[in-house]
Amino acid sequence: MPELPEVETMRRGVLGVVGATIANVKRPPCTKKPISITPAMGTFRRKLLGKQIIDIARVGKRVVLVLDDDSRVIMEPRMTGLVLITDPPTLDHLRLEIQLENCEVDTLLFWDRRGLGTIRWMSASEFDEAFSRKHIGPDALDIDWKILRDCFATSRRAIKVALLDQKRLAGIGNLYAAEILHLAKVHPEKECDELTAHQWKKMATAMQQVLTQAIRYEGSTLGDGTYRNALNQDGGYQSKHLVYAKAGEVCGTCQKEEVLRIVQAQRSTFYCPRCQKL
DNA sequence: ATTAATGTTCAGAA
DNA sequence: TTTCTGAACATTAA
Repeated sequence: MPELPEVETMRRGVLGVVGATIANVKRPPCTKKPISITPAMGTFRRKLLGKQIIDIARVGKRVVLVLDDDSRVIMEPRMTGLVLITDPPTLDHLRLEIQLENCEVDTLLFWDRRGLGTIRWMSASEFDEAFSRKHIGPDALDIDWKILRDCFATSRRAIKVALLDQKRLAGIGNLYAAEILHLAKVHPEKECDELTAHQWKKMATAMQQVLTQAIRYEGSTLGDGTYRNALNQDGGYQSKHLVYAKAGEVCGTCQKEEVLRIVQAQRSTFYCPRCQKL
């Protein structure tokens, strides 16, 4: 679930570690298969030890620690990862512990139930190359309708599928794609190259509105309760969802038609057939 | 007891 | 070049 609003909430939640010095780095006892940390733990640890954290950034769905030698630690939650500064949901899924000094916060944690998340250290130049426009699109929080159109207008895929392509636009995932399309009244199977300028304008407005509201509510905690903020508290935006995971329920917008679930690119898509016509 | 589904990303194939 | 498929892993529901 961690999509742009959840990852931005994590970022804001750990801003208190800016200024801290890294005193120790270790993998806590964890019965699960270890997550991917690169370079290998010994080197990773040496790269971090003694460095000061001078900023926390976000790149798409990743939290990035900026160190005082301009190198970066990229924490990628993928499906179930969390960046925390308090006690984690379980000890069994605690994947990395970064101990801090000269700071009110004494530990930065990476917790991940499924373990698909990754953590990478990169030099400044490696980071610049890995996250250049060649590999990742502009941030979804920072676009106007023309930029949005230019991200997708050449594609012949369904708009819902294309919205998940981080090379075109960074930050949107399965949940927010559904909510944004609903608010913009665009059918998820509409081909990108068939959207009108009017529809791109509505998409840009809906995207801005959904993402900023979701950040304000600190993200969406779904039924399984996996996502939490940096203090291990639930998000609140799930109560604002209009279509996501609501198949069979009456559409909250038109109050007439039932929300449908279809499968696109092996993922669930939810939409209202009355509000969102092809 | 199997099997399917779950928010994401990437390599490799079509 | 673009797009699709399957795999990485753990847990829950059917």
